[in-house]
Amino acid sequence: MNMNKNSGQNLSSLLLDWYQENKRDLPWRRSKDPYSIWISEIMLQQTRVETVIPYYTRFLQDYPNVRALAEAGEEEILTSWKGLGYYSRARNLHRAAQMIQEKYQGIIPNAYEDLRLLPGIGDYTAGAVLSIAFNLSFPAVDGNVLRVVSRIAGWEEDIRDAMGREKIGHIVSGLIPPGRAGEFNQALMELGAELCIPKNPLCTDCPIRSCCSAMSTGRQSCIPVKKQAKSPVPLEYWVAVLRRDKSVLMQYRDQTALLGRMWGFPMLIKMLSAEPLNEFTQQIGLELREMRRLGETKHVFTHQVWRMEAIEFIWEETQNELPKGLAWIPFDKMDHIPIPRAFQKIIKLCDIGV
DNA sequence: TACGCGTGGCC
DNA sequence: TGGCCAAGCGT
Repeated sequence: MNMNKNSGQNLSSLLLDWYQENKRDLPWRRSKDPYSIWISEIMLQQTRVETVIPYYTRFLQDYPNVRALAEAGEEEILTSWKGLGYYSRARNLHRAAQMIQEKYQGIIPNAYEDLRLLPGIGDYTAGAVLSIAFNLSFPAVDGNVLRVVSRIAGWEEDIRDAMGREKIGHIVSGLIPPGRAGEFNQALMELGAELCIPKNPLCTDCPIRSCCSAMSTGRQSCIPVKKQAKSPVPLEYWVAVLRRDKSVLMQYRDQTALLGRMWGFPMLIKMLSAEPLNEFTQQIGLELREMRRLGETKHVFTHQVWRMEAIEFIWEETQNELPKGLAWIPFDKMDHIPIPRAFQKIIKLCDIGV
């Protein structure tokens, strides 16, 4: 990048001034507590600010410090996390809290190497916690920063590869004003979130447009360069709905499955199985007699699209015990177990519990 | 390195 | 509508 020291200082102070005037009032910005900052950074991974806010507020009430989180049960934490997605984040948070409790007496470490050893903390999150919570001079290169800095620098290589990230991180390191790492990193991210957005960036309002290579060459729409994402694989499922009194039959999903170790409904992939009644009878271990179509719903993941056709089964009592992983869940307990959004859609579609 | 991993909003 | 995108990490 062609940027001398003066222009770098100019850029940094222009950006910091803009940030002071325009930063959003977000819950985690009202705290300097490293625990709160850490929780917010994990929740914000690949997740929009507006989505995170209610989860963040509730989570900090339920688990106000490292000890509370470390001592909680995983299922309870997942229940608090349900609907937010990327559930390994919640499990990693739990494990990391236990490690911090044991190894550091509940105090969040402020060394890069120590943070990086905690599950769920990668290069970005370590930099974010160190700079925002401890004001240490580390870069925090997220998607916003990749976009902002690649535009400033006119960087037209793929930003996803390690080379690109390293280059951007190096540029950011050189721009951090002494003693203001937290503000500066947040200012870069805020600019990326509010003005230097992916499509149709608001360059006329940008405080650092005079330093921007993409602006000067009119190539804002070409930068950053990204490989095209693969489109999700479509999958079609039957979903079994069985009711008994004020409860419904649910399935604790296998560890290795998508949405593993959370609760869903028995499912069969359509593919070649033409007889859901027979196949569900085997899977569920109850005598199924009739089926009634309840409706269809769709759920989109990053890499899969599920089309789910819900079928209600009329069934008969047998002596058989339910197969492992299946359980009758009372309607009033459904709020207290981790049920991901895909299956909440089934509950809503079928008016289960109403 | 490339892929698996959730969800919701936007156009 | 469907594809794109969002404060990434683990493997």
